[in-house]
Amino acid sequence: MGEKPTIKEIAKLANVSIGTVDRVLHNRGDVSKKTTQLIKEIMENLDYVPNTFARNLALNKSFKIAILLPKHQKGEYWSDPIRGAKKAMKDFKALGVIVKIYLYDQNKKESFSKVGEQIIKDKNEAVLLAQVLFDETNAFIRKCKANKIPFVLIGSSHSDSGAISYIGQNSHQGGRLAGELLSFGHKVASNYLVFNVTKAENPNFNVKERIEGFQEYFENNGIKKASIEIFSIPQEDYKLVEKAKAKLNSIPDLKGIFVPNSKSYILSKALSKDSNIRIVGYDLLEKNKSLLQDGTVHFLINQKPYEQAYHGIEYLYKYLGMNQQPPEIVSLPLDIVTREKLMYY
Amino acid sequence: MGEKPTIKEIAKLANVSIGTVDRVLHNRGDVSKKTTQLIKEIMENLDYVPNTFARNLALNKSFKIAILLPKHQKGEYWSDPIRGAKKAMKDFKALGVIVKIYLYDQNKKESFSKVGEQIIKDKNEAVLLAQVLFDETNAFIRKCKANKIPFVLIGSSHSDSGAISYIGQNSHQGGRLAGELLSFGHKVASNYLVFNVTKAENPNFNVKERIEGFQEYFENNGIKKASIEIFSIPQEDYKLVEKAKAKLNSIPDLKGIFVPNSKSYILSKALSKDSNIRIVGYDLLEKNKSLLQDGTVHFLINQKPYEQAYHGIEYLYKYLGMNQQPPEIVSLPLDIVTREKLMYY
DNA sequence: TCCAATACCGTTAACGCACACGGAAATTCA
DNA sequence: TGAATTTCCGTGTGCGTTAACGGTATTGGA
Repeated sequence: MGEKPTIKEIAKLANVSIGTVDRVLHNRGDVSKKTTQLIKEIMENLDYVPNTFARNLALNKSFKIAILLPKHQKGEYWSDPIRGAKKAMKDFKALGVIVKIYLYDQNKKESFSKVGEQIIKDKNEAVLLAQVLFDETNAFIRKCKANKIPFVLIGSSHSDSGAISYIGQNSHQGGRLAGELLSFGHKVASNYLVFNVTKAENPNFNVKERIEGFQEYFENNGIKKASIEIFSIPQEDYKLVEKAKAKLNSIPDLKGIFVPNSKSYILSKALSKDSNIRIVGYDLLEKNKSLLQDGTVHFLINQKPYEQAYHGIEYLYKYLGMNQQPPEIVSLPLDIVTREKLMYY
Repeated sequence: MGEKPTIKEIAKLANVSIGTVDRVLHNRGDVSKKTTQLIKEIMENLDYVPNTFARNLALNKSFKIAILLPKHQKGEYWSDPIRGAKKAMKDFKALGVIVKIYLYDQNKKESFSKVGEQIIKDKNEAVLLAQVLFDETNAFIRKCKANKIPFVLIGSSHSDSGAISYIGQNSHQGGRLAGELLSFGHKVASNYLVFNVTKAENPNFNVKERIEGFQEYFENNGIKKASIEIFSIPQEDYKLVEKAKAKLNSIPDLKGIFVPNSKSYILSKALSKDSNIRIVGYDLLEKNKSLLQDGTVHFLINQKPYEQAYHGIEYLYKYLGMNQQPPEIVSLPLDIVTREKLMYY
């Protein structure tokens, strides 16, 4: 009894051939109303579900998925999502998923466009990408939509551009968490600094939201007397370290610093050796991990780029191959990394 | 070219029939060393992966997997792995996986044996379980081995009983992490307490290791002057709260408490209202989450029981259905939960 | 030398479904 | 009434893999 009903059995019960059953199954017409009705009833009664294996084998499709990310060095941020994508590649290969990785030069916008073109040309059926170059990405997204190519955005949570899914972290909540960690155990009013190294050309929405969340945390928790200063400086500033040092020295009794992006390693250059300032940063770059290890930085918030890419591909496959609509916004949990947790990464 | 290689193509390249390729694929013998070698090389080069759909269709099997856990109330620890198992059930149903959940009464050892018998009787082909009742579990495991039923152990990392995989957390490292979190920002020598509510009948190895890791952390980090007291008391002690209160009062300037299991909510009963003691506990029970929320407890280490069960079933399926050997020991990352992270759970 | 055992290998029928093709019956039109 | 449609349905092939079955050399023993 536990056996699963097949098309053949249904055909027998309805006194028709499997072809007819197949036709009503996909309402492909050419079946009289009476038999359609009969077959549908039988399927209902037997609780028929098509065998996924047979179905996919017969369809014998393969899905070309592109992943579009910036070129990078080993140990940099983008190597993690690449790892995740490769793992997904391996895991889903047997299911007919073909993942191809396209890299562009972050500093050459025309490089992005060129690679984007290539993705369309190569007849990829879906794309996973991160919105690093804002305008260029939007242009590319428009092309995807025109070609009916579904895409997933990782690292952001703005649900406006028509992606089938946005996979990222709640930046606002990340800022709040940073506030909690920075102020943990501090009973009295203290001075905190947000150290924000910006990229002149690419304003980052996530960073903005993290800072807002950070501020909100202190407001909501009655630590109003805490003073929070925000220090923003473009990464290109050739006097960056110098200016940063000056800033640090200008704040009396500085208790903690929040680095709302991956630039903790830049801040560290401006830090005095024996500084006793508590630091919360973002992203597990190799350089940042070293800082955790030697105690300069105390907490890093991990965006889980590996998981972002992995799940992104998983969702795209399920969308293409199994007609499954993924959640529109996927908020990965904030992952707090300390020195003692470092061994896992 | 981007197309996936099939057995047929490999056969053609090796100048043999698909039967031969299949034989080396499943090392079923009856193939000369030379051709075996050749075929393996070709498969390697083409990066061949058997088509899951075709494979499962041909095998036309379904896999009955049992999951054996203690009975529990909503909000208790064991409801999480059950959730994970149910998710896996849903995800893998289309692949022919049938998961059945068996619950036993933790306090009646004969209940465990009875349910265990049932699992064997029901012809389950694999089992996922946690070693809660030590001896009884060992007995059951012996039966599994006798019946050649593969099993996965969750929540422990002792690789001795022949499970195909142990999925859990590194308890030692968890203790170290607790030490790091408890002492974070404390520059001077302080007094700490380990609050260990035990279950008389079931000594827990994980707890033991956590405490060892906790102590080690302080030793390794030159915080030797820190005094660490370990207070163990059976949960059944009817004067528990009273005794705990006395203990807390007996320690001058107590800075932090480590609860190496899920019993933070018991400790909280012995705490004075306005206590200013830092607390690190384990496990996201509803009661413990409340304590995080109201600021009584500051960090909870999450064992990820949901993920443990989910991956356990995933591994069992891959083992049964795809001949994939899972890692013998899977150490899930330690997950630090704070109030600001609570919204994710 | 002949036969049997062995080592290797090819062929083939499933598995359940999708879909193209063609064919018979019923209907319409001239 | 005969031909042309239209409606409805059955047959057959293929998807990639599994595994049983059988076949041909090759080797060894008497």
